[in-house]
Amino acid sequence: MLSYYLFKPKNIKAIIIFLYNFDGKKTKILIHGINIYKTEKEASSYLNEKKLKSLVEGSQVEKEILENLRLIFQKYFSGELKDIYHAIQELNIELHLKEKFRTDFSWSVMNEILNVKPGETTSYYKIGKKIGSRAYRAIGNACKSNPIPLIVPCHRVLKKNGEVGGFMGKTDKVWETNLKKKLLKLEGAKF
DNA sequence: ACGCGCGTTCTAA
DNA sequence: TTAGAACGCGCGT
Repeated sequence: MLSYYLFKPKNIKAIIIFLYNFDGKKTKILIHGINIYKTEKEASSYLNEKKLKSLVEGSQVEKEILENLRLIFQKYFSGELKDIYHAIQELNIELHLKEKFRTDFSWSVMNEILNVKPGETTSYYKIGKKIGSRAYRAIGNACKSNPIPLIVPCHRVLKKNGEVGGFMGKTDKVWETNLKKKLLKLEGAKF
């Protein structure tokens, strides 16, 4: 059964929902997705629609892992920690990236994006160059369908002309690009 | 501002 | 299941 853990970071106007799975017999959690919302209203309407299990019912081990995960993200949002992907390798967390990026195309895009370090940026164009494709819009779509933003840092991919571009395909374009900019500033990126 | 290109997803047979 | 239309965190002109 899919569980959720809602987290409201300080220093940033956003609601984070971790979607994950915990098998009581095991000691690890599997992260299925990270949803980011502008308002509590949007977040709660998602939760109402999905009927997910809350952490409150979870086991002690599960709670500890989630607490550590929350700490990593809070440190990220306060600028203390820049590389979430490597930080969570220390925790009992699995991502199953290959299940999340099934096609060859999205898998190669994802691998290029993971190579972009905090503080650096790339562009849809550059990624296309590296993977031998001119499907720049399709690369954008692959990023949009990234279920675990922040961990797979699609926010470090900008437009070739220097504009920041979209983020996560939300309806509020102003909010999403502002969020993308905030993340890049946290990481010390020049753009 | 418009046309294009191309992987993915949606839709209709 | 399969063709084809529609859709996009874009690019070039």
